[in-house]
Amino acid sequence: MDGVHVQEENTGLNKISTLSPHNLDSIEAERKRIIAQLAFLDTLLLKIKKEEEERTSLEVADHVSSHPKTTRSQMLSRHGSLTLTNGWDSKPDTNNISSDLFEGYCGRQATVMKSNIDIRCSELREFESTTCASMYDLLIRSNEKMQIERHPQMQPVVDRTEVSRGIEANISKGISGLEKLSIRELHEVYRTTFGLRTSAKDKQWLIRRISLCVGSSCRVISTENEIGETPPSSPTGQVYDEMPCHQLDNRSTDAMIPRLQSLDSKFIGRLQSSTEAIEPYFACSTPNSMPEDHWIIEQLTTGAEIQDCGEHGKRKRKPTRRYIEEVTGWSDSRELVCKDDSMKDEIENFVNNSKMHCIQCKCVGNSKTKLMTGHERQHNSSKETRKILDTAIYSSAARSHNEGEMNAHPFQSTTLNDRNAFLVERTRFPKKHHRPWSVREVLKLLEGVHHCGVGKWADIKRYSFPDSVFRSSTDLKDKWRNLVRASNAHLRIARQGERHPKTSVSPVPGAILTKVRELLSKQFFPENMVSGKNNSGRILTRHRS
DNA sequence: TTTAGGG
DNA sequence: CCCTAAA
Repeated sequence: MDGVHVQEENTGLNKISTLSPHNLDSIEAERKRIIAQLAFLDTLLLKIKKEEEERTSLEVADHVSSHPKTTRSQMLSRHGSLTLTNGWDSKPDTNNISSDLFEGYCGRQATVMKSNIDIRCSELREFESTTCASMYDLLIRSNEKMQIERHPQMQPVVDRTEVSRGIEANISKGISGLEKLSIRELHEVYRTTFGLRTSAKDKQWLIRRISLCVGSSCRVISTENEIGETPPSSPTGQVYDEMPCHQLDNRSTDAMIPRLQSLDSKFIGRLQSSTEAIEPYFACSTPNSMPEDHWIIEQLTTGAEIQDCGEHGKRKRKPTRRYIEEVTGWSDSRELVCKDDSMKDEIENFVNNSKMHCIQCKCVGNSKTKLMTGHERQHNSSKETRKILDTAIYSSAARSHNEGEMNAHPFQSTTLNDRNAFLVERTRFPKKHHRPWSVREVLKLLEGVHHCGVGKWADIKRYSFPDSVFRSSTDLKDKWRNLVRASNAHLRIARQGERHPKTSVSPVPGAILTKVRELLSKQFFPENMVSGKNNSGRILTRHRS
């Protein structure tokens, strides 16, 4: 509460009303932050209750853990609730992929889950007793003493009846509470706070973002968003839709799910049986004491990435500049001003040669304004980008008008009212956020390759990732290349009996690598495919050999 | 427009 | 993931 001196006596309320606007601002900011954290705490408390229920029900289930009637959806929902994952807990039943694989391990899963729940419950209780109480208390005081209206959209989240714990308030205590959380739990906090999922692995970054409760840079859209996820909601059912960036990708992509279900059983069967064939390798490459198949399920249910996992399946990658760029927005920009049409060539030269993208421009010829924002960039294919790059000119009159605010509103539209002066501004797009591939996605990719053939990336994109903003055909190609590399490395390891020191341990499930090799065999290449007719248009089927 | 391959 | 030559 720096800069704000709230008196603890009962005169505090009067003092507040005399504070300067600046102080009120900081109070307001503080208040918002606390409310956001409260939202998380609400969720957490709910989860604790839920998990205790799960636990008691699992005690029964444990005795009949191998009972065939334990359905996969039950297991999924239990699993989802206990791990605080960014996974599919909201829609477990629509994901029928690898269901065979799943059924076999329900028993073991139940045992593991039970112990996990025990651990999780005690962690949460501890968190609740320390951090929660202090933050609730702080909220009471900030609300009651300052008498500032709550943010309307947040209101349903803050249940005053829940706010009943009276412990000395201390913000820093709250932050240190965040420090204690795992990355996964921080993801949950992030999701609750901003209404967005994130895959960021930088703990400090997450803590900073959450504690500041700043929504200025909310381009963190997790891969999982595309998997038909319902909008994140608070425990009270209130949907967090105040973030403008929600508009980026909130249309339902449920259409994709049926495609996954169409993954033919033969394929799944092979995936399953091939698992055992290369067990020795995975005995050392999968997390300790976790059978590979179990591990796959873990990945499937948590939506975790399969690449760059080190020991114990945790990612070791250190934060990159991308996270920083995400916070700071555009990485850099250049501009060029000219006085008349004669410099048009120079402008175009500038536009075409600087290795940046234009984000705002005015076409002089037809005076058509085209405005591109960071969000549009996610949607736009490179073709549109390039079109814009060709004529990136807009009025400098508008610029001089907005001179001071240029940085504050870099995307503001301008009008062409001075035809004799032009400004060209090129700004590099921020890099895409790193989005690790989930096993689910890899399976979709494999299905696509199986269906369309190796190298038909555009087709595969249309077939397997039709609505995914984040996986372009080039991304698919890149991922496939990595899978092939992993597959080759895997073969070498198997042959030599021990892995090359330089070769990183690939945590990619062996079943997937086996499938990659199968697809690599020439029968899955386009030249060996023959086109067939189908309602859905261009469908390639395999030659029979 | 799409693919392949280097960075 | 980005960038680009080449098809």
